[in-house]
Amino acid sequence: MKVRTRFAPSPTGNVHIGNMRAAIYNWLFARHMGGEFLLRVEDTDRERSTPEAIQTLLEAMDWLKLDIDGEPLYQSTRMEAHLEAAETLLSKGLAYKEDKGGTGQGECVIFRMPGTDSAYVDGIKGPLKKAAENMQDFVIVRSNGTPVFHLANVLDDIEQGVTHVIRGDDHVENTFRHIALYQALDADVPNFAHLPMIVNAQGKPYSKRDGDAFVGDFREKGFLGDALFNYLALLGWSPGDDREVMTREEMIEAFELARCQSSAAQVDLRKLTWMNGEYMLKLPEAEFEAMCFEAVAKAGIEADADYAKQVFGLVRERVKTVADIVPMVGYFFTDEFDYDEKAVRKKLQKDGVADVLAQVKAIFQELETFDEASTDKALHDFVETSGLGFGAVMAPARLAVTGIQSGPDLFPMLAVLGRERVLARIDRTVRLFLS
RNA sequence: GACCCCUUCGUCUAGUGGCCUAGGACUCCAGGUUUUCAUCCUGGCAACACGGGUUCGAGUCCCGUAGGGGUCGCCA
Repeated sequence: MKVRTRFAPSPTGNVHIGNMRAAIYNWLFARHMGGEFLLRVEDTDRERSTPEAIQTLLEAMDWLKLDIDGEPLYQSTRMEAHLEAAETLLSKGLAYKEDKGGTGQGECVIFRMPGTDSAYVDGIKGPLKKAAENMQDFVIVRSNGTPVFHLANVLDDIEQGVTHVIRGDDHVENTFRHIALYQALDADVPNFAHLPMIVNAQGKPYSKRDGDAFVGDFREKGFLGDALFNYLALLGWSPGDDREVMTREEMIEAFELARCQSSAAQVDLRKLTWMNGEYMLKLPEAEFEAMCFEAVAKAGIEADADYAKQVFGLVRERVKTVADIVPMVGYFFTDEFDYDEKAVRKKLQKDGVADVLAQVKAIFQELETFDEASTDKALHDFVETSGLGFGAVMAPARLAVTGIQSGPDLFPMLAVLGRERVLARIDRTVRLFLS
């Protein structure tokens, strides 16, 4: 039988990172087995399940490149079928009506647990069992006539032909109920596998207050979908060898439920950041440039395309996340950049620096052509003839031109900035701090 | 509280009785390369929760303890 997995989120406007990891594992498993990955939108909560919320969900999946097979099933369209099944259960004596707990809310439909011990083999956690006396009957249709999660979920999984239910740890107790429901419904019981939870930096369950709990947070922080996918895939699973940065194909090929961890995993933003950097480096140049243009435009910077492309090339290897781009290239696009005050005091406001900058300026002015090779040679010659150290020349030059101490290699950067800007910036620096 | 689950470096993990004086990755530290920073290279710090068994031999199997987590809704 063809393997079928599904992702069954309830669209709330935010996609929790733990849910998304479950989606990734379902996708990976389905692809590994040559099966299908389905989407079911559990939108029975009409309050929260707005079109915008559904859009957010779809966008998140798209961003992570989780392609689905077939059309999404919207649970809200299945209410009649759910209720019908409840009637059948009722007529077979497998469920009964009662005003549960005498709450006065009216009669609801309650599923009768079979009264036998239950056991199943979890794809991740191994053999699990539960004694009959620890399982109680449960509500499947509310007194207001709407189906409860358990009923709807199981019925829809049957409808969609789901063979493997891969979901969060928090559902293990439900599994015994669900198995009983499948049996009462005369349906094949699917395989179940339960993923451990993801916890925050304090080792506690991720709550909304932690921040970084939703997929959108990671996107905003400048992470790449592919990097987050890879990171999340490795959070609780490993291929068994030392590979970490892997292509989709490699992950699909290596993925096995049996190799999934059964203990909770903590998100480490530093490792994610490192991995993201690896993915940034692998980006095709055009894609990287497009990303830069977008970031820069969003920051309100107007950039000449040719010049900007050269600038982006300069920072290409240093950018770890999309969010790094703007702070890293800012000074290329304005002559009114700020200075690192501490560096100014330490490297600029010293005896002789004014003279050094004056000479550097003069050298640059006299250069026939102003490019990487010529500036490189000129400054190295100057260092040699003047007897000054490299640092004593390069550091003030860099500060004068960019305002900060770190950045791309000096000479290629000078070439990109161009003689005019470089000279003007040296003048400005001298005017501000050395006169 | 009841039931269930989990426990290897700070973090993610490898490890399925001898190949483990426990390997890799991130982070951190030191050294090297470099005009700076980053990269890169080399090296280093750092873990089998604890206690009992079983066994010639246990991170690996069993029991217990401790700690952590999940579930106990007419939420999903």
